[in-house]
Amino acid sequence: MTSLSIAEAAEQTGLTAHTLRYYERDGLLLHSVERAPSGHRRYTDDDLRWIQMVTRLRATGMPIRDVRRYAALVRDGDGNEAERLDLLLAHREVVERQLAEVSSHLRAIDHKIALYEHKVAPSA
Amino acid sequence: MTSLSIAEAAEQTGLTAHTLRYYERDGLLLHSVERAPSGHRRYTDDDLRWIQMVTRLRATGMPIRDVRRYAALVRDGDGNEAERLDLLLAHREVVERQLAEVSSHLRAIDHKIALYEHKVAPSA
DNA sequence: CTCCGACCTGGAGTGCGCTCCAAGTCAAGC
DNA sequence: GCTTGACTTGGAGCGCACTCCAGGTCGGAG
Repeated sequence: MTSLSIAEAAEQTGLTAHTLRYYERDGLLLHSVERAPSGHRRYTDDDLRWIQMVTRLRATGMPIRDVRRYAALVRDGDGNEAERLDLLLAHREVVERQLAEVSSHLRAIDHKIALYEHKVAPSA
Repeated sequence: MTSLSIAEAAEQTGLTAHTLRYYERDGLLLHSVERAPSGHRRYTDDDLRWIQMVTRLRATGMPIRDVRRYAALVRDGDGNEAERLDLLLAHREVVERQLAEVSSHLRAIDHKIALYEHKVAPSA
């Protein structure tokens, strides 16, 4: 069980140290990160795994507030799995609708690109 | 050639009247929208078509500042097609990378969902 | 003993993209 | 002539998600 400084955790997760502190303050983590005797944070593998999940949720556009709700559910322990599932399913819906929308807009933009390619290098 | 009030244009484009004014102020349109004698804006079909393109760029995550650059290029007229193409191609790259990233994160979330589905309704 | 660098905190600041407000104008209906 | 409602403007305000700052602590090296 390695335990990492905030700088190392930042590197591992791709977040900044600032953001790691901010997530903790804002209740996105399952609990306060452990401290070394010096007061410095020490991130465990479990911390990193959870932060990766948070990162996935954020990267797919889940608002901080919803991540916080999800974290609260997980923190509360067994018994609310159905609620967590609902939350994730609802998020999945949103993400898929958004993926479809972006893809469709991208196809339209591609069409425009094709026009410009024709214009810039005509018949060649 | 119909010409629409800002409320009608808002409905057509899915934007709010506020946003339409904001886009115009911020240089995202090709030129100032025409006015009725009363001073009220009148949107032409061309305006709506351009606004739809802006909407596509925005919906795929292009920052306002880049939309403004693109609008400026189009406004400047013929001769900079290669530059417009570059801008659109660069944007396309970004969007595709982002689509891939979101999809990949979504697959991981789906995995988590499957686990919860198993837990909530164990073996059917 | 001093310095350095990594970390700590509460709180302020930033950038983005809207979103709204107050006060005013205009045309139409009563 | 008065009211109503859709619009106008410049500028302020907001929500989000960080991002940074000032001032302080701590442990180790020289």
